[in-house]
Amino acid sequence: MAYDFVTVKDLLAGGEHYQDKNLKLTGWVRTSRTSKNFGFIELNDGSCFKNLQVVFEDTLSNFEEIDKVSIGSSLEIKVTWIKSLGDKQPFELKVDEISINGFASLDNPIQKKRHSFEFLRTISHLRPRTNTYMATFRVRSIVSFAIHKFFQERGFVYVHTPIITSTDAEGAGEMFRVTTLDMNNLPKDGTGAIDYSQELFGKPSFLTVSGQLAVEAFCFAFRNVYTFGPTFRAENSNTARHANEFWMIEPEIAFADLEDDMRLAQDMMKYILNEVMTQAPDELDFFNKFVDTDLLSRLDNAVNSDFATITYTEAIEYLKKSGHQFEYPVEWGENLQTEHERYITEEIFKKPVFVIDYPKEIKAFYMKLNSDNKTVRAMDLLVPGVGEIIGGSQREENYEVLHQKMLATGIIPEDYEWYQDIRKFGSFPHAGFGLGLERAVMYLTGMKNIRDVIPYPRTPNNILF
RNA sequence: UCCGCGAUAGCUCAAUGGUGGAGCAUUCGGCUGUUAACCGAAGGGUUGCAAGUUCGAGUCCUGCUCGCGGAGCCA
Repeated sequence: MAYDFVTVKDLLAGGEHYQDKNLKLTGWVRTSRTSKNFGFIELNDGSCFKNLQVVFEDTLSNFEEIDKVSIGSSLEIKVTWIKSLGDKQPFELKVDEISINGFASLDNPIQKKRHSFEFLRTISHLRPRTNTYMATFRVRSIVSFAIHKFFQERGFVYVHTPIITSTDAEGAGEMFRVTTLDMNNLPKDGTGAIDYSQELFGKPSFLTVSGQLAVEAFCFAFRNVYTFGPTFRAENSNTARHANEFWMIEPEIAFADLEDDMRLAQDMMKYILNEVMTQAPDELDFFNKFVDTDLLSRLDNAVNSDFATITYTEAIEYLKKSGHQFEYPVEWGENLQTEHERYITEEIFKKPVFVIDYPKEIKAFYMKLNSDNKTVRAMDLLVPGVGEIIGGSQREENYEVLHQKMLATGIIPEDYEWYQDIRKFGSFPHAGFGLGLERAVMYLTGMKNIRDVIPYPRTPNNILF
């Protein structure tokens, strides 16, 4: 008899279209329960979050074998779709044949019990088979594609900025060094210093900490552009929201100011929220039930309200007036501490908040100076549960002002000649921001640790796989 | 990197300085509709590593390793 292959996703969506059809399913055992003469297997085939339960009886020729099937085993199941006699579910599958493709060893660490995220991190190669991680990584995929869709629909050009760069200290953090030299036998010059001319590139090179500067040059040609790629920071950060390898999205828009930049950021956030809510409702329900019971109401609230905007100066006033006792003092000119940011977005506004116009001393050299000469056109988007998710600014488009700011902040202008150069040939107002993909996924899922939203996370002391 | 907490069975956790236990998982048996199934039994341990104090250390001291939470750096 011929059996047509069908996915669990299609089967669940297909309804009576499949009535009386002979169907073949393939997938993995999530859990099984058996009695003397029959048993249940919950099969997940990767096509969707939901499992499909099949009932098998001792009429199967290999009932003894299936009765003992282990969690994780891969199966091929031939069934006939029949309309359900009861009213609990619309259909039942009459199992004609089950064959085991690969029997999972009994020491499989994934068992039908709750495991801690800490433990599952030690088995990154197995954890995608669990509900939480299957949901997380499907959301990650949907978010990634939604971001491309958002920008492509608006005519943005996707630019692949380099992963290996020669500019040290792009201003965004410690860098990993890329080298072809023999670390046990480093070539030295006459003075005893390392002879970098013997590097493959003829000089020191590093992994990128941001594609922003490189993509700005393309903004000068294509108007609206974006990068979407891996980013590397060598900081010894030990927090739930920092990783040494992560993915970042950096749009750059032409003839635009900070207000345009914030509008773009808000539109993008709402767009990906909508995409995930429509494409992954089962996953979001799961997160709302088991990971973060406020998730759905928080996401609904974000989609249906305008994000708030306050200046840094106003934020300081809000915090001072709040009467809340902070561990770190609130003072104009100081960086907002994490506790301050969380208080603003979680307690005062209870929704995403843009904080803009920061003191120039605490922000990067390329940000446009305000007319007050004290603050710059910077914006951070703070969201409940995660904190800073986006950092952006209007860029300093004036060649001379940019050059002076580099000198004032200790950046060597010669190292960035090409970056200043683009201002010489037809400069104009432009702006952009960086969105941390993992932080977006954390916000959308309620997952609290960045190590749980990257397939194989790289953090200090952790590069297991 | 700093502060705090922790590391005991495959997993999640108990154990007053005095014979290391439970639940889940695994194995075996029972059970005709379960859905983290249920009931009964069995197996399972160099208590993270090293060195101390003590008649005696999972427990106390010191060092180290790793993990978690918070902070800084930021996305």
